[in-house]
Amino acid sequence: MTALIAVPSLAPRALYEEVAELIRQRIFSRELEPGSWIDELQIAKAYGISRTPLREALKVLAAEGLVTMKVRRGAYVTEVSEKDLRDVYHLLSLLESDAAAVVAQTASAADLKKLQSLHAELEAAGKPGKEKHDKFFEVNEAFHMCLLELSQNKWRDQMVADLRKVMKLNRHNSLFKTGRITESLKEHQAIMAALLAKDPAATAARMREHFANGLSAASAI
Amino acid sequence: MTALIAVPSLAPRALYEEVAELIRQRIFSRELEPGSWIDELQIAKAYGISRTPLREALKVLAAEGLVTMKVRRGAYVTEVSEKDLRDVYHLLSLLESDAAAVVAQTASAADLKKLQSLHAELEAAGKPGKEKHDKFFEVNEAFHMCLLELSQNKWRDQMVADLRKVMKLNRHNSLFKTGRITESLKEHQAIMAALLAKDPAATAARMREHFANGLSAASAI
DNA sequence: ATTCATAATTATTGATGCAAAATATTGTAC
DNA sequence: GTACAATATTTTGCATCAATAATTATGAAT
Repeated sequence: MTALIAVPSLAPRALYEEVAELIRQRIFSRELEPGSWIDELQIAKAYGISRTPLREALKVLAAEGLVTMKVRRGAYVTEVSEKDLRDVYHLLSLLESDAAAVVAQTASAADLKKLQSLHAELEAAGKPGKEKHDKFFEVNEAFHMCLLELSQNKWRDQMVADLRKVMKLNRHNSLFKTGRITESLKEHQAIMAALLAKDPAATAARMREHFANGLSAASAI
Repeated sequence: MTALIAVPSLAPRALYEEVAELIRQRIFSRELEPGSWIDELQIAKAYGISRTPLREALKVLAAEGLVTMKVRRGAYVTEVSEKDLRDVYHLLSLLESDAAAVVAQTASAADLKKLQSLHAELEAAGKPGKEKHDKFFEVNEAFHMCLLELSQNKWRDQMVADLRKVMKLNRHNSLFKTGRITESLKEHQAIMAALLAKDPAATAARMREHFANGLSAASAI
């Protein structure tokens, strides 16, 4: 029974937010399997909290699409089908390629430098010798999120973040397939080149290709 | 003190869902103004319910973007700036034009008939003589939502629905400006024609124009 | 008179308890 | 032996209660 330690951080989050994050991690780590029922009493007891903040956390996760609420049946971890995965990829491709085009048009020299720095980190993490896959995925996500932020549309940020969470539910997620690293790096290089050329159409096209390849890698299981 | 009447419908919703819908309507009708604080005790008392389901409803609305939660300060109706409105329009344009292109490619004869029927309803409701604006807006939303559903991507449906809710927060929303009805009808006719021609690129282009015009109408206040 | 500190009030957040509903199990009847 | 019904158990969902944190007001000191 590990009680939650109250961390008085600078930006204090409510308990339900903390709990939501914990459940999120347990879902991503597949400790809570898709389709499985979420036992409120057990989790509340395990975390040493009451059901009230836990239920609020589950509502938040339901809004994100990570869990689905069934009336009088409780919360279940969302199951994503192959079609769901394709649909989510399609939307991510649409949203992120548009964001990339915006950034290609509007980015300042400092912005581009920041992206280049992240891209350099990604290349370092993706070197054939190294086997730090976690680092690669982490920097990859950071690059995509940086691009998003630079496009200056917080509503899109939120949507992409949610979609990426849903994508992580699927076990056949190409972002977690190590074989894609080399290809992915090449695609990122093309995106970076188009960005530096300040060519919106080309940047969007490269980003779309990036996602199309990611999807076909995920589908070819 | 109007207690909520328990309607035993075929798809019974939880109380927090019912409450969320009621608050939504109160926000859209500007009974609850953007920026204003939501008094939990007062609303709970007014609806004759406890604060627990009300708080769960507020969490759902927060996830939709309609209200923003401030730690230890409670819930506030979200204020959308002019930039927010532009950003949301941009995303709606992106998502719906893509959906329209998909439908232009994949729609069956029955699907097109359904859209045509809604379009006919829209024209009837938008006739210069009639002043049934509510009906026009209602059918307009139904047409857009029908198109969405026909594109067969439930994740996009959810996102568009949420974005449209946020859009309704803004008082300068062109969808509520009567002067746009004639123009809007023309644009819908162009969209319908492109759909019947099964031309994805043209359909997407017409939809983008539709949103661009809607935005400029909203901006010109 | 103004500013800072302390206390009190108000409102949010978390816990506990109770009732209703759904499912599972057991018993009986055919 | 199987099927249906009734009961019991499990679990959700709502309400009430307690505690914590923040803001405001009041008082004292400079």
